[in-house]
Amino acid sequence: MERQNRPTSETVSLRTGFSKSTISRALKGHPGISKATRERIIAAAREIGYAPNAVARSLVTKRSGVIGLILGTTSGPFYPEQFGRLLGHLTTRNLQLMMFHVPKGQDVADILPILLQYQLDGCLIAALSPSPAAATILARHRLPTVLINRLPPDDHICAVLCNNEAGGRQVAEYLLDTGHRHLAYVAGPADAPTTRDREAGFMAVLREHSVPLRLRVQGDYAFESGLRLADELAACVPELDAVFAASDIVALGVIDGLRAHGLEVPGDVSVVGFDGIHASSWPGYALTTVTQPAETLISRAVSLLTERIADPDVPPETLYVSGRLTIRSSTRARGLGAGGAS
Amino acid sequence: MERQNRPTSETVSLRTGFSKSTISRALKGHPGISKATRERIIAAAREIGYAPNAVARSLVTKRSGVIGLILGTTSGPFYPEQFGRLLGHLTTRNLQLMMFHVPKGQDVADILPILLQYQLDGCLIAALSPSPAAATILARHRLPTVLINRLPPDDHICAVLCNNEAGGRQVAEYLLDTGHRHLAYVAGPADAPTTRDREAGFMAVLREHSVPLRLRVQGDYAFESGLRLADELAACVPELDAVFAASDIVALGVIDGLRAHGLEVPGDVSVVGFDGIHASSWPGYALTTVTQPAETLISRAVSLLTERIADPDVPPETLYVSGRLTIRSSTRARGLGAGGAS
DNA sequence: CTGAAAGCGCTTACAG
DNA sequence: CTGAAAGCGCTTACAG
Repeated sequence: MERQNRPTSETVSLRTGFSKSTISRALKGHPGISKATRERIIAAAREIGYAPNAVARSLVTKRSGVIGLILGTTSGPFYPEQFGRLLGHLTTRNLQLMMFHVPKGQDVADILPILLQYQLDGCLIAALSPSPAAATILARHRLPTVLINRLPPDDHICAVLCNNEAGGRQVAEYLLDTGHRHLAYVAGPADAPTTRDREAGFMAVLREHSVPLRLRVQGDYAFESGLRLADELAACVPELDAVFAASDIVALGVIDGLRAHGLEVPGDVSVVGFDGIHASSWPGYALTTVTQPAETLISRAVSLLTERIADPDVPPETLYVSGRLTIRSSTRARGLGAGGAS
Repeated sequence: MERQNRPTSETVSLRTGFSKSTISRALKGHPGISKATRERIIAAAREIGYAPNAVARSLVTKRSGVIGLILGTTSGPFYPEQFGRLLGHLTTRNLQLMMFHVPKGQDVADILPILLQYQLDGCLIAALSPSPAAATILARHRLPTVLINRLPPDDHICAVLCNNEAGGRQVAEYLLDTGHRHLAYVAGPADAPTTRDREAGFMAVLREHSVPLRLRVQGDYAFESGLRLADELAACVPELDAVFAASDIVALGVIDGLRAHGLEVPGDVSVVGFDGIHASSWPGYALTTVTQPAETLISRAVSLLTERIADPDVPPETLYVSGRLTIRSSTRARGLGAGGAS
């Protein structure tokens, strides 16, 4: 039962009498091999449980068939919820996934020395902006790279982004349309461009309608942060009728925090999030949110990557895909008329 | 800026005048190398950005430094919430993680032909029971393997499990102690041993106290499943005072479903879950649950694995770690006295 | 259609 | 303390 050494192409060669070259060609469906030979070899390989050693293959082909996923820490549930989908897209293309974490406070460049040893075919970066230095290293090693939800630091790198600014605009327009006039924004971590873009879109619409922002508070990507911030928000409620949080997970915390103060959502205040995580649809929250087009985001990212793996000279692209405003019952119309908004 | 070929040990050799052997030894801190030589080589390596090719190294050492994580589909949020922690433990040990998904209805054995090509040092299997056939293949290839939360199909494989049965017992004892007498169990997928063990412990205590189970319904690992099942549960509520669901995610769905029927949790019914996912602590649910000792589960799994990677002859172990009953406000005491329980 | 040979980039006995 | 050589298990021109 316990075999000491795994079979190699040599083993199959000895067993069938064909050379290692022929074994290799037969097994990968190379055209110039006779049907009889091919079948004989495939049968023998199956019998002894032979499969080519991917490490040896990578060394000669200089293709590992593995792509790296570089993830920032503590990004909330949105990215983890996409793992299965990502793995599915990669599997379809016979690609494997290797995971890398960038600890808080560190840069992509810090883990690159390790990552680069593994001769990956490409990499995906999510929830994290690589520094220009990291981008330079990536480019020098000609490693095809696609950012998810970040703008590339230089023009060697691809990106697929949810249109965060447009999403922020949609939220503002919707809130104004439904009669909200006293708005607060709960920002994400200061260094996250996503939250900045969402805010920029949101604020632009407020300015266009000459509606001032009543309150701006700063959170991160944790439920607890929303919970805490709700104290500040609750204190302003008489003069506040809607809160827009930069991410769903924080918005959910805000809702629970507001309720702890005896306030009703949406009775007293409307709350809107951004992302479309699973929990946003739970009846306990029924969060109105901008749903990121996760399927498109992931499938486009994989396509951009595989195109550049196939041909490194395909020029980099940056793709924007639009989020969709999903109206649930954490928001409700205020006042009588729409009062000036669009 | 664009370098055609990555530097190899040959490059460093040419630059420093030392042989590839010496380069290799110097860079990995081999003892018998003079200080001057070592420093010279390290400096040169840094200058040209040389790092050894892990693929070539793996081929000769027969150690890839990569472990595989095999995950079942649709297992709820518990495992995804542990990714960061797992990656942390592996990074500490200079190990990388490659991810594999087993599609619904398929067995571990189906993805093994692909996984085995990558010459992994070991693998972790979570949310999934490998078939005996899969275990046999793993053993034949002498691939150190640790199951998380599943009993091994044979005695070649290690496992770390939360003591699910003890957890189920704790829930039953707590519910009886607090005066509940009319209980329902919401099972997980029929093929998940975790739900069976939780149920076994729960039922054993009910039997010991001669308390019959009023209702048993069958769910899976999705929030929506709890939501739907709540219809059935709500219909029995006059005669039901507590519901134990096999997983938190389903318990949360049950709570929202019950509330949709105008029932109060815990006012009309208590609800208990199992797992200790993040959302169980959200004030909107404040779910009483058995918290799995995630940190211990993961760190022990990694230790068992690395021990067997270091020495394949260390005999397999199965470790149980206990969950902790976390009492929150989705449950409350019923009636007057404890009424016979304990 | 098939094989012998070279080579991918390392590591590691074996010598010295 | 250092180097020359062999070899890990493949693939791929190059021949025939």
